[in-house]
This record gives sequence, C-alpha cells and structure tokens, in this order.
Amino acid sequence: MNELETFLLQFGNLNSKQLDLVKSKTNPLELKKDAYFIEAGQLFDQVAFILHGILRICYYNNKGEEITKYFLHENRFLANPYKGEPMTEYIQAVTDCKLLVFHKKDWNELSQTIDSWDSMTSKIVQQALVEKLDRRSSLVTEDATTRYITFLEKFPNMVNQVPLSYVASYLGITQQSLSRIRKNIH
Amino acid sequence: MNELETFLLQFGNLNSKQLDLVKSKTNPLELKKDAYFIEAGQLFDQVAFILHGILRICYYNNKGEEITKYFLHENRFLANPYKGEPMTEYIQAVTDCKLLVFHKKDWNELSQTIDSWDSMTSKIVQQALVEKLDRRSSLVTEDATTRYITFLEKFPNMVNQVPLSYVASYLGITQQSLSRIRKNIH
DNA sequence: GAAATCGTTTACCATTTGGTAAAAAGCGAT
DNA sequence: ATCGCTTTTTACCAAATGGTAAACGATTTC
Repeated sequence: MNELETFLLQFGNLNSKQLDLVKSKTNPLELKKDAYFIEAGQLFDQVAFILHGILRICYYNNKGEEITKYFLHENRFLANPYKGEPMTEYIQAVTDCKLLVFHKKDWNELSQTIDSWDSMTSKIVQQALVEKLDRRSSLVTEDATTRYITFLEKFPNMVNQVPLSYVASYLGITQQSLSRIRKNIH
Repeated sequence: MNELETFLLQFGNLNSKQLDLVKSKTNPLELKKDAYFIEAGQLFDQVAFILHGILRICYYNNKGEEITKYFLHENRFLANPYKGEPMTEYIQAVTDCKLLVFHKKDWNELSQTIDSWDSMTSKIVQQALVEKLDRRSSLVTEDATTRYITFLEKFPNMVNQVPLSYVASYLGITQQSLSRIRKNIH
C-alpha cells in the first residue's frame, strides 16, 4: 500500500488525511498468472495501480495473430485513455499480480475533496503516455537485434519472467527470429 | 484565427471574452519551406497552433541518419511534453507554414483567468499523445507495404506535399524500399 | 515414471528489406 | 531549351526476416 503513497507523492503534495481518503477508495485484487483483467469489448471503467507482477495489453492483428502491445509492471497505473469506449484490447496477467483497483467514479470524485487531484492525475496520465510513446518509437526505426537489446535494458529481468513469444510479438518479430537473435548475442 | 476558436471549443466552453483573451496572447509566425521552428538543443518554451502547412519532428539516429518521427498538419497544437528539457529533436517546416505562437508563460497564465483552462489544455495534450501513440503503434507490427497504405489513409494528400525520403524514414524503411512498394501497389 | 503439453530452438528455403550505385525524372535558374 | 541540382526510380546483390516444419527441453498431468 505504501508503494501507492510513494508513487502519488511524486506528482504533488497530499497530507495524511488526503492519502487515507485515496486509500479508502482502493479495492485489492489478486490475479493469477494468465487471468484476464479486462477482456476486449468490455468497458474499462476502473483505474488500477500495480503493486506486484507483470501484465500485458494485447490485441489480434488483421492476420489473426495475438500481439502484445505493452508490458506493465509494478508501481504503475493502468487506465484507459480512450474514455468511455469499450476496449479493443485485452489486459492479461503474465505473472501472478496484486492490484489496487479504483472505480472510475470514485477516482474522479476525489477531485471534489482534493484540490490538486485533477492536476496530479493528468500529470500521471501524461507521463505514462510519454513513456509508452518513447518505448514504441524505438521499435520503429531500429533493426530487430537493437530492439531486443533496448528491451533488455528498459525491462531488466522481464525476459526471465515472460514467455519469449510475448516478447517477440512486442518487438514486432516472429518467435523464431527472436530465438536466432538471442543465439547471436550470447 | 477562427480555426483556433473552433479547435479550442471542442475541449470546453469559452465565452467570447475568454476567446479574445486567448487570442490576444498569440503571435503570428510564418515559416518558409525548410525553415526550422526549433532546433535540437534549444529550450522549447512555446506552444504553437498550426493554421496552415505541414511540419515534421526529426532526430538523428545512432547511425547518423535523419529520421522523421512525426508529421504535423494544420489545426493541431505543437508543444513539448518533456517540460523544461532542451529538445532532443528539431522541428522543421516541410511546406510554407502559418502558426500562432504562445509564449509558454502566457499560455500557463491563462489558467489564472480561465477556470477551465488547465482541464482543457490537459485534454488537448492527452488527445495529441494518444493519437501519436496510435500512429506509432501501427508502424511496429505491420509490414512495410501495409504501413505505407495506412499512411496514405491517415494522411491523405500528404504524400504529394512532402519528399518521399521523409515518408520513408517515418515508415522506418529506406527510400528505395518505399519506391519499390509504390511501384508494386500501382 | 510415462505421456502429454507447452515453450523454445533449430533448420531449411522463400520473401522482404537494406546497401551501393547508377539512371531517370522533375525543377528552378539562366 | 539547356544546364545544374535535387528527387525519385531502378538494378544488382547481400543481409535480415518470415513461414513451415521438426526437434528439443521443461513442465504438468495422470
């Protein structure tokens, strides 16, 4: 729970009463490996903080292949920037996960009692989007080997915790290509 | 100038007095084709609205090649989400451009007189980031031909207004590959 | 422990893309 | 129209990646 406090305080000041109020709106959720947090087509009217574990955001491309679009790890928020629209992607636990879940309604209502809430949360969303964008950008212009090395640097240990087939689709290559690249590096 | 009003009103209500105040902070700027709006290493402490023309955001990759990261077209804002840091990228006019430029200071101070300013501008930034992310994502998993076709759909006419070498680097391929792809499509 | 299942690697070849270089096409200035 | 310059296309071959299939290894299930 403390991780949430630490995270929030990066984006603004909250006194202990305000922190307690925020915490009172959280619902703990444990997900077993491979369980779905949100399935495609559902409305995602929650905001979740990842206390522990790895999740992935996925979709099926036009060839019917399952693509891992992002990995999400602990001390990050999980929300839907496409407000009000049903999810085109699904979110799945890659390892056992512990989350703190807010109902979107509760999350938004916090701005009524915490003046800085809106500004804090918009900073959080912006930072998350910028980070995703940076990650995504590096996947376009570099060759597959460089992309894999960058992945190893940005997500240390992740490669030992997730199936390589997920990593391959995240990097935009086949599993066989990734295997070949790994062989050539070592 | 009317384009700015129309754009802003998508994100919240402003009365005519507030609109006049916003407009009073703008400085018109014309850029000739190939002129730089911001060069790498500079501080980008402005916010600009594109009235007319096309710009591109660029950088040099680790091989020293010039990469076009985004194209920006009219009725869009142009700002630096990495607040306060010097630009690692540069912004160049691809065609003759007309901009409305705000000093960042003026832009931020508008929140003192317009209550909804912060919430409007954070919506604008978020929408822009989400759009960039969508564009960028489609460039990773699809093959080069599909990427080019998607580019044609998302940016109609753009291909007739910008050098193909820019388009190629945006798509993450060489100019020769793009030429080959164009030949095969027609 | 054997069988079944899943994840990963390897091999083979087809396809795509990159790199170098040259030719062709477009364009502005004179 | 011609020249000079830039942009785009083409050609050739090398390198990287994809697709299919099989083998291998680890884990689970009975």
